Amino acid sequence: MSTPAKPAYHHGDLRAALLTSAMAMLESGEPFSLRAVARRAGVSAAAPYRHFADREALESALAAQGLRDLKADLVASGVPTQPSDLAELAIAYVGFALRRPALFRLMFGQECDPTNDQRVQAAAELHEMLAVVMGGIFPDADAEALAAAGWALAHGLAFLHLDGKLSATSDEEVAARVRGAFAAILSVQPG
Amino acid sequence: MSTPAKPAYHHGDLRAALLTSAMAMLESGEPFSLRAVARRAGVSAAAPYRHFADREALESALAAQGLRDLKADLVASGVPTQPSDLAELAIAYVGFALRRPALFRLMFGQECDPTNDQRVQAAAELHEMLAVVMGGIFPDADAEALAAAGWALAHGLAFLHLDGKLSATSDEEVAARVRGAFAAILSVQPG
DNA sequence: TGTACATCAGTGAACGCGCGTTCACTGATGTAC
DNA sequence: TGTACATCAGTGAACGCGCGTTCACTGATGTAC
Repeated sequence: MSTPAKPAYHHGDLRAALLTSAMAMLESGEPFSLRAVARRAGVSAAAPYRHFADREALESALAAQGLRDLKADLVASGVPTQPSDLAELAIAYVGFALRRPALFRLMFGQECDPTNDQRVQAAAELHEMLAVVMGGIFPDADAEALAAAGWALAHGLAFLHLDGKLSATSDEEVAARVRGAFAAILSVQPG
Repeated sequence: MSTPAKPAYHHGDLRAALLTSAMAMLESGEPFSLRAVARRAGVSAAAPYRHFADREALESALAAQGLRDLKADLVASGVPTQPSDLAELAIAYVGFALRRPALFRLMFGQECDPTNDQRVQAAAELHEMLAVVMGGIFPDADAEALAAAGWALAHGLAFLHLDGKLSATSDEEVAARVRGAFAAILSVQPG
Protein backbone atom coordinates (compact mmCIF):
# COMPACT_ATOMS: atom_id res chain seq x y z
CA MET A 1 0.00 0.00 0.00
CA SER A 2 1.10 3.54 -0.64
CA THR A 3 -0.89 4.98 2.26
CA PRO A 4 0.89 7.60 4.38
CA ALA A 5 2.69 4.81 6.28
CA LYS A 6 2.26 4.35 10.02
CA PRO A 7 4.02 6.71 12.44
CA ALA A 8 7.62 6.01 11.56
CA TYR A 9 10.38 5.29 14.01
CA HIS A 10 12.25 8.50 13.80
CA HIS A 11 8.86 10.19 14.15
CA GLY A 12 7.86 9.92 10.53
CA ASP A 13 7.28 12.89 8.32
CA LEU A 14 7.41 15.61 10.94
CA ARG A 15 7.47 18.39 8.41
CA ALA A 16 4.11 17.35 7.03
CA ALA A 17 2.77 16.72 10.53
CA LEU A 18 3.73 20.25 11.57
CA LEU A 19 2.00 21.76 8.56
CA THR A 20 -1.10 19.70 9.26
CA SER A 21 -1.13 20.71 12.91
CA ALA A 22 -0.60 24.33 12.07
CA MET A 23 -3.38 24.29 9.51
CA ALA A 24 -5.72 22.66 12.01
CA MET A 25 -4.91 25.33 14.58
CA LEU A 26 -5.55 28.10 12.12
CA GLU A 27 -8.85 26.53 11.24
CA SER A 28 -9.97 26.09 14.82
CA GLY A 29 -9.12 29.68 15.61
CA GLU A 30 -6.38 28.96 18.12
CA PRO A 31 -3.56 31.45 18.33
CA PHE A 32 -0.67 30.40 16.22
CA SER A 33 2.94 30.05 17.35
CA LEU A 34 5.85 27.79 16.59
CA ARG A 35 5.74 26.39 20.10
CA ALA A 36 2.01 25.75 20.00
CA VAL A 37 2.33 23.93 16.69
CA ALA A 38 5.12 21.74 18.06
CA ARG A 39 3.06 21.06 21.18
CA ARG A 40 0.09 19.99 19.11
CA ALA A 41 2.27 17.73 16.99
CA GLY A 42 3.50 16.09 20.19
CA VAL A 43 7.06 17.18 19.75
CA SER A 44 9.54 19.39 21.58
CA ALA A 45 9.69 23.12 20.94
CA ALA A 46 13.03 22.79 19.22
CA ALA A 47 12.05 20.00 16.83
CA PRO A 48 10.51 22.24 14.13
CA TYR A 49 13.91 23.83 13.56
CA ARG A 50 15.00 20.63 11.82
CA HIS A 51 12.43 21.40 9.12
CA PHE A 52 11.89 25.16 9.07
CA ALA A 53 14.51 27.86 9.35
CA ASP A 54 12.27 29.94 11.58
CA ARG A 55 8.72 30.87 12.31
CA GLU A 56 8.37 32.86 9.15
CA ALA A 57 9.35 29.89 7.01
CA LEU A 58 6.50 27.88 8.49
CA GLU A 59 4.11 30.75 7.87
CA SER A 60 5.20 31.08 4.27
CA ALA A 61 4.68 27.38 3.67
CA LEU A 62 1.18 27.66 5.13
CA ALA A 63 0.36 30.71 3.06
CA ALA A 64 1.56 29.04 -0.13
CA GLN A 65 -0.53 25.98 0.67
CA GLY A 66 -3.50 28.25 1.32
CA LEU A 67 -3.10 29.95 -2.05
CA ARG A 68 -3.01 26.56 -3.76
CA ASP A 69 -6.09 25.42 -1.84
CA LEU A 70 -7.89 28.60 -2.81
CA LYS A 71 -7.08 28.13 -6.48
CA ALA A 72 -8.27 24.51 -6.28
CA ASP A 73 -11.53 25.65 -4.65
CA LEU A 74 -12.12 28.15 -7.41
CA VAL A 75 -11.48 25.60 -10.15
CA ALA A 76 -13.74 23.13 -8.38
CA SER A 77 -16.53 25.70 -8.24
CA GLY A 78 -16.70 25.54 -12.02
CA VAL A 79 -14.80 27.65 -14.53
CA PRO A 80 -17.14 30.36 -15.80
CA THR A 81 -17.73 30.79 -19.51
CA GLN A 82 -19.93 33.87 -19.50
CA PRO A 83 -20.11 37.10 -17.52
CA SER A 84 -23.06 36.03 -15.43
CA ASP A 85 -21.04 33.10 -14.08
CA LEU A 86 -18.42 35.36 -12.61
CA ALA A 87 -20.42 36.04 -9.47
CA GLU A 88 -20.33 32.34 -8.63
CA LEU A 89 -16.57 32.33 -8.85
CA ALA A 90 -16.46 35.30 -6.49
CA ILE A 91 -18.85 33.55 -4.13
CA ALA A 92 -16.42 30.64 -3.97
CA TYR A 93 -13.61 33.10 -3.22
CA VAL A 94 -15.51 34.83 -0.44
CA GLY A 95 -16.67 31.46 0.87
CA PHE A 96 -13.08 30.35 1.24
CA ALA A 97 -12.25 33.49 3.19
CA LEU A 98 -15.19 33.07 5.55
CA ARG A 99 -14.64 29.34 6.01
CA ARG A 100 -10.94 29.69 6.78
CA PRO A 101 -10.55 33.23 8.09
CA ALA A 102 -7.32 32.79 10.03
CA LEU A 103 -5.64 31.18 7.04
CA PHE A 104 -6.95 33.87 4.74
CA ARG A 105 -5.59 36.57 7.03
CA LEU A 106 -2.28 34.78 7.18
CA MET A 107 -2.19 34.67 3.41
CA PHE A 108 -3.16 38.28 2.87
CA GLY A 109 -3.33 40.17 6.13
CA GLN A 110 0.34 40.73 6.81
CA GLU A 111 3.57 41.75 5.21
CA CYS A 112 5.51 38.92 3.67
CA ASP A 113 8.97 38.85 2.27
CA PRO A 114 8.50 39.12 -1.46
CA THR A 115 11.86 37.67 -2.34
CA ASN A 116 12.29 34.40 -4.10
CA ASP A 117 9.26 32.75 -2.57
CA GLN A 118 6.87 29.93 -3.16
CA ARG A 119 4.26 32.39 -1.99
CA VAL A 120 4.92 34.68 -4.90
CA GLN A 121 4.75 31.69 -7.20
CA ALA A 122 1.44 30.47 -5.79
CA ALA A 123 -0.03 33.96 -6.00
CA ALA A 124 1.10 34.35 -9.58
CA GLU A 125 -0.54 31.05 -10.51
CA LEU A 126 -3.80 32.22 -9.02
CA HIS A 127 -3.57 35.49 -10.92
CA GLU A 128 -2.80 33.74 -14.15
CA MET A 129 -5.70 31.37 -13.76
CA LEU A 130 -8.00 34.36 -13.39
CA ALA A 131 -6.51 35.98 -16.47
CA VAL A 132 -7.16 32.83 -18.50
CA VAL A 133 -10.74 32.73 -17.28
CA MET A 134 -11.28 36.39 -18.12
CA GLY A 135 -9.68 35.96 -21.51
CA GLY A 136 -12.10 33.12 -22.24
CA ILE A 137 -15.13 35.21 -21.34
CA PHE A 138 -14.08 38.52 -22.87
CA PRO A 139 -11.83 37.70 -25.82
CA ASP A 140 -11.66 41.31 -26.95
CA ALA A 141 -10.77 42.91 -23.62
CA ASP A 142 -7.54 43.40 -21.72
CA ALA A 143 -7.58 40.09 -19.89
CA GLU A 144 -4.85 41.05 -17.49
CA ALA A 145 -6.55 44.25 -16.36
CA LEU A 146 -9.87 42.46 -16.11
CA ALA A 147 -8.32 39.68 -14.08
CA ALA A 148 -6.85 42.20 -11.67
CA ALA A 149 -10.20 43.98 -11.43
CA GLY A 150 -12.16 40.78 -10.86
CA TRP A 151 -9.68 39.51 -8.33
CA ALA A 152 -9.71 42.81 -6.49
CA LEU A 153 -13.49 42.89 -6.41
CA ALA A 154 -13.73 39.40 -4.97
CA HIS A 155 -10.86 40.09 -2.60
CA GLY A 156 -12.41 43.30 -1.35
CA LEU A 157 -15.78 41.65 -0.82
CA ALA A 158 -14.05 38.88 1.11
CA PHE A 159 -12.22 41.24 3.43
CA LEU A 160 -15.12 43.59 3.97
CA HIS A 161 -17.26 40.64 4.97
CA LEU A 162 -14.54 39.16 7.15
CA ASP A 163 -14.26 42.43 9.02
CA GLY A 164 -17.97 42.94 9.34
CA LYS A 165 -17.84 46.11 7.26
CA LEU A 166 -20.53 44.64 5.07
CA SER A 167 -23.20 42.96 7.12
CA ALA A 168 -23.91 39.31 6.56
CA THR A 169 -25.59 36.92 8.94
CA SER A 170 -25.75 33.88 6.69
CA ASP A 171 -24.01 32.33 3.72
CA GLU A 172 -27.05 33.07 1.58
CA GLU A 173 -26.90 36.72 2.52
CA VAL A 174 -23.23 36.88 1.62
CA ALA A 175 -23.89 35.19 -1.70
CA ALA A 176 -26.71 37.62 -2.42
CA ARG A 177 -24.44 40.56 -1.67
CA VAL A 178 -21.75 39.27 -3.98
CA ARG A 179 -24.25 38.64 -6.75
CA GLY A 180 -25.69 42.09 -6.17
CA ALA A 181 -22.28 43.70 -6.51
CA PHE A 182 -21.56 41.94 -9.80
CA ALA A 183 -25.01 42.64 -11.16
CA ALA A 184 -24.74 46.31 -10.23
CA ILE A 185 -21.45 46.66 -12.03
CA LEU A 186 -22.52 44.76 -15.12
CA SER A 187 -25.73 46.77 -15.38
CA VAL A 188 -23.96 50.08 -15.43
CA GLN A 189 -23.05 51.79 -18.65
CA PRO A 190 -20.06 54.06 -18.94
CA GLY A 191 -21.14 57.70 -19.04
CA MET B 1 -6.37 81.82 21.93
CA SER B 2 -7.99 78.44 21.73
CA THR B 3 -4.83 76.58 20.79
CA PRO B 4 -4.32 73.16 22.40
CA ALA B 5 -2.82 74.79 25.53
CA LYS B 6 0.77 74.21 26.62
CA PRO B 7 1.73 70.92 28.32
CA ALA B 8 -0.39 71.13 31.41
CA TYR B 9 0.74 70.50 34.94
CA HIS B 10 -0.83 67.18 35.49
CA HIS B 11 0.71 66.14 32.19
CA GLY B 12 -1.85 67.74 29.96
CA ASP B 13 -4.12 65.81 27.66
CA LEU B 14 -2.47 62.44 27.93
CA ARG B 15 -5.24 60.67 26.08
CA ALA B 16 -4.63 62.77 22.99
CA ALA B 17 -0.86 62.47 23.43
CA LEU B 18 -1.13 58.67 23.52
CA LEU B 19 -3.22 58.60 20.36
CA THR B 20 -0.74 60.89 18.64
CA SER B 21 2.22 58.78 19.72
CA ALA B 22 0.49 55.58 18.68
CA MET B 23 -0.37 57.01 15.28
CA ALA B 24 3.20 58.17 14.78
CA MET B 25 4.49 54.71 15.64
CA LEU B 26 2.12 53.06 13.22
CA GLU B 27 3.23 55.47 10.54
CA SER B 28 6.93 54.91 11.14
CA GLY B 29 6.47 51.16 11.03
CA GLU B 30 7.48 50.48 14.61
CA PRO B 31 5.82 47.54 16.29
CA PHE B 32 2.87 48.64 18.29
CA SER B 33 2.21 47.88 21.95
CA LEU B 34 0.66 49.66 24.88
CA ARG B 35 4.01 49.81 26.63
CA ALA B 36 5.80 51.18 23.59
CA VAL B 37 3.18 53.87 23.15
CA ALA B 38 3.49 54.90 26.79
CA ARG B 39 7.26 54.92 26.48
CA ARG B 40 7.09 57.16 23.45
CA ALA B 41 4.70 59.51 25.20
CA GLY B 42 7.22 59.75 28.05
CA VAL B 43 4.94 58.19 30.59
CA SER B 44 4.91 55.06 32.74
CA ALA B 45 3.53 51.78 31.40
CA ALA B 46 0.55 52.00 33.71
CA ALA B 47 -0.48 55.53 32.82
CA PRO B 48 -2.53 54.66 29.72
CA TYR B 49 -4.93 52.70 31.90
CA ARG B 50 -6.31 56.00 33.17
CA HIS B 51 -7.57 56.67 29.66
CA PHE B 52 -8.11 53.33 27.96
CA ALA B 53 -9.66 50.21 29.46
CA ASP B 54 -7.11 48.00 27.75
CA ARG B 55 -5.00 47.64 24.67
CA GLU B 56 -7.95 46.87 22.49
CA ALA B 57 -9.65 50.11 23.45
CA LEU B 58 -6.63 52.07 22.22
CA GLU B 59 -6.63 50.08 19.00
CA SER B 60 -10.29 50.72 18.39
CA ALA B 61 -9.81 54.44 18.91
CA LEU B 62 -6.98 54.40 16.39
CA ALA B 63 -8.98 52.40 13.88
CA ALA B 64 -11.95 54.74 14.18
CA GLN B 65 -9.66 57.72 13.69
CA GLY B 66 -8.16 56.02 10.66
CA LEU B 67 -11.58 55.47 9.12
CA ARG B 68 -12.43 59.12 9.62
CA ASP B 69 -9.09 60.18 8.10
CA LEU B 70 -9.71 57.91 5.14
CA LYS B 71 -13.15 59.37 4.54
CA ALA B 72 -11.69 62.88 4.77
CA ASP B 73 -8.99 61.96 2.25
CA LEU B 74 -11.58 60.67 -0.17
CA VAL B 75 -13.73 63.77 0.13
CA ALA B 76 -10.65 65.94 -0.32
CA SER B 77 -9.73 64.08 -3.50
CA GLY B 78 -12.87 65.48 -5.10
CA VAL B 79 -16.34 63.97 -5.14
CA PRO B 80 -16.87 62.34 -8.53
CA THR B 81 -19.85 63.28 -10.65
CA GLN B 82 -19.41 60.87 -13.53
CA PRO B 83 -18.26 57.26 -13.94
CA SER B 84 -14.86 58.16 -15.32
CA ASP B 85 -14.07 60.04 -12.11
CA LEU B 86 -14.50 56.93 -10.00
CA ALA B 87 -11.00 55.68 -10.68
CA GLU B 88 -9.57 58.84 -9.09
CA LEU B 89 -11.55 58.16 -5.93
CA ALA B 90 -10.16 54.63 -5.86
CA ILE B 91 -6.66 55.96 -6.41
CA ALA B 92 -7.08 58.09 -3.31
CA TYR B 93 -8.27 55.03 -1.41
CA VAL B 94 -5.33 52.90 -2.50
CA GLY B 95 -2.99 55.82 -1.87
CA PHE B 96 -4.15 56.02 1.73
CA ALA B 97 -3.48 52.30 2.20
CA LEU B 98 0.01 52.52 0.73
CA ARG B 99 0.90 55.71 2.59
CA ARG B 100 -0.25 54.40 5.95
CA PRO B 101 -0.02 50.63 5.66
CA ALA B 102 0.20 49.75 9.34
CA LEU B 103 -2.82 51.88 10.14
CA PHE B 104 -4.73 50.40 7.21
CA ARG B 105 -3.95 46.90 8.42
CA LEU B 106 -5.00 47.86 11.93
CA MET B 107 -8.28 49.15 10.54
CA PHE B 108 -9.00 46.18 8.32
CA GLY B 109 -6.52 43.40 8.86
CA GLN B 110 -7.78 41.93 12.10
CA GLU B 111 -10.87 40.88 13.89
CA CYS B 112 -12.50 43.59 15.91
CA ASP B 113 -15.33 43.44 18.36
CA PRO B 114 -18.35 44.51 16.36
CA THR B 115 -20.42 45.45 19.40
CA ASN B 116 -21.46 48.96 20.15
CA ASP B 117 -18.42 50.59 18.64
CA GLN B 118 -17.24 53.86 17.26
CA ARG B 119 -15.49 51.73 14.65
CA VAL B 120 -18.76 50.41 13.34
CA GLN B 121 -20.07 53.96 13.25
CA ALA B 122 -17.06 55.29 11.35
CA ALA B 123 -17.22 52.43 8.86
CA ALA B 124 -20.92 53.00 8.31
CA GLU B 125 -20.28 56.68 7.59
CA LEU B 126 -17.71 55.77 4.99
CA HIS B 127 -20.09 53.31 3.38
CA GLU B 128 -22.89 55.85 3.33
CA MET B 129 -20.70 58.47 1.76
CA LEU B 130 -19.90 56.05 -1.05
CA ALA B 131 -23.58 55.25 -1.50
CA VAL B 132 -24.38 58.95 -1.84
CA VAL B 133 -21.62 59.36 -4.42
CA MET B 134 -22.82 56.36 -6.40
CA GLY B 135 -26.40 57.53 -6.22
CA GLY B 136 -25.32 60.85 -7.67
CA ILE B 137 -23.54 59.26 -10.60
CA PHE B 138 -26.00 56.49 -11.37
CA PRO B 139 -29.44 57.75 -10.36
CA ASP B 140 -31.20 54.74 -11.85
CA ALA B 141 -29.07 52.00 -10.29
CA ASP B 142 -29.08 50.29 -6.91
CA ALA B 143 -26.81 52.76 -5.15
CA GLU B 144 -26.26 50.53 -2.14
CA ALA B 145 -25.10 47.57 -4.21
CA LEU B 146 -22.94 49.82 -6.37
CA ALA B 147 -21.40 51.42 -3.32
CA ALA B 148 -20.52 48.00 -1.93
CA ALA B 149 -19.08 46.96 -5.28
CA GLY B 150 -17.05 50.12 -5.70
CA TRP B 151 -15.78 49.98 -2.15
CA ALA B 152 -14.84 46.33 -2.53
CA LEU B 153 -13.01 47.00 -5.76
CA ALA B 154 -10.95 49.81 -4.26
CA HIS B 155 -10.41 47.83 -1.07
CA GLY B 156 -9.26 44.76 -2.95
CA LEU B 157 -6.88 46.79 -5.10
CA ALA B 158 -5.48 48.36 -1.94
CA PHE B 159 -4.84 45.07 -0.21
CA LEU B 160 -3.47 43.31 -3.25
CA HIS B 161 -0.99 46.13 -3.75
CA LEU B 162 -0.13 46.24 -0.06
CA ASP B 163 0.69 42.55 -0.15
CA GLY B 164 2.61 42.72 -3.40
CA LYS B 165 0.12 40.45 -5.12
CA LEU B 166 -0.17 43.06 -7.82
CA SER B 167 3.17 44.47 -8.74
CA ALA B 168 3.77 48.18 -8.39
CA THR B 169 7.08 49.94 -8.11
CA SER B 170 5.83 53.51 -8.16
CA ASP B 171 2.78 55.56 -7.34
CA GLU B 172 2.21 56.17 -11.02
CA GLU B 173 2.21 52.46 -11.73
CA VAL B 174 -0.32 51.88 -8.99
CA ALA B 175 -2.52 54.66 -10.31
CA ALA B 176 -2.30 53.20 -13.82
CA ARG B 177 -3.30 49.81 -12.51
CA VAL B 178 -6.30 51.20 -10.70
CA ARG B 179 -7.37 53.20 -13.74
CA GLY B 180 -6.89 50.10 -15.86
CA ALA B 181 -9.11 48.03 -13.61
CA PHE B 182 -11.92 50.59 -13.72
CA ALA B 183 -11.58 51.06 -17.46
CA ALA B 184 -11.64 47.31 -18.05
CA ILE B 185 -14.80 46.91 -16.04
CA LEU B 186 -16.58 49.88 -17.57
CA SER B 187 -15.69 48.75 -21.08
CA VAL B 188 -17.20 45.33 -20.66
CA GLN B 189 -20.78 44.62 -21.73
CA PRO B 190 -22.87 41.99 -20.03
CA GLY B 191 -23.12 38.91 -22.21
C1' DT C 1 -7.37 85.36 51.08
C1' DG C 2 -5.95 81.12 53.55
C1' DT C 3 -6.34 76.57 55.04
C1' DA C 4 -8.09 71.49 55.09
C1' DC C 5 -9.31 68.10 52.38
C1' DA C 6 -11.04 65.11 48.52
C1' DT C 7 -10.04 63.92 43.95
C1' DC C 8 -7.56 61.88 40.50
C1' DA C 9 -3.79 61.44 36.99
C1' DG C 10 0.30 59.97 37.41
C1' DT C 11 4.58 56.52 39.30
C1' DG C 12 7.40 52.43 39.73
C1' DA C 13 7.78 47.88 41.04
C1' DA C 14 6.09 43.54 40.41
C1' DC C 15 3.20 39.48 38.59
C1' DG C 16 2.97 35.70 35.34
C1' DC C 17 3.02 34.68 30.61
C1' DG C 18 4.30 32.62 26.17
C1' DC C 19 7.27 33.45 22.82
C1' DG C 20 11.45 32.46 19.38
C1' DT C 21 15.67 30.57 19.45
C1' DT C 22 20.22 28.17 21.04
C1' DC C 23 22.71 24.49 22.87
C1' DA C 24 24.83 20.25 24.12
C1' DC C 25 22.91 15.95 24.19
C1' DT C 26 20.92 11.17 22.84
C1' DG C 27 19.43 7.46 20.53
C1' DA C 28 17.52 5.37 16.40
C1' DT C 29 18.54 4.73 11.37
C1' DG C 30 21.17 3.51 7.53
C1' DT C 31 25.69 2.22 5.44
C1' DA C 32 30.39 0.17 4.61
C1' DC C 33 33.00 -3.63 5.09
C1' DT D 1 24.90 -12.04 8.28
C1' DG D 2 27.25 -9.23 11.80
C1' DT D 3 29.65 -5.46 13.52
C1' DA D 4 31.55 -0.40 13.68
C1' DC D 5 30.49 3.86 12.70
C1' DA D 6 28.55 8.24 10.68
C1' DT D 7 24.39 10.63 10.16
C1' DC D 8 20.69 13.13 11.62
C1' DA D 9 16.00 13.87 13.69
C1' DG D 10 14.75 14.28 17.84
C1' DT D 11 15.08 15.98 23.38
C1' DG D 12 14.93 19.05 27.31
C1' DA D 13 16.78 22.75 29.62
C1' DA D 14 17.89 27.31 29.36
C1' DC D 15 18.48 32.24 27.46
C1' DG D 16 16.52 36.82 27.23
C1' DC D 17 12.65 39.28 25.73
C1' DG D 18 8.64 42.39 25.76
C1' DC D 19 4.20 42.10 26.73
C1' DG D 20 -0.52 43.29 29.29
C1' DT D 21 -2.05 44.20 33.56
C1' DT D 22 -2.34 44.98 38.86
C1' DC D 23 -1.18 47.32 42.91
C1' DA D 24 -0.24 50.38 46.60
C1' DC D 25 1.60 54.73 46.39
C1' DT D 26 2.36 59.96 45.67
C1' DG D 27 1.82 64.46 44.74
C1' DA D 28 -0.40 68.12 42.16
C1' DT D 29 -5.08 70.14 41.29
C1' DG D 30 -9.37 71.98 42.45
C1' DT D 31 -13.01 72.93 45.99
C1' DA D 32 -15.50 74.11 50.38
C1' DC D 33 -15.54 76.92 54.03
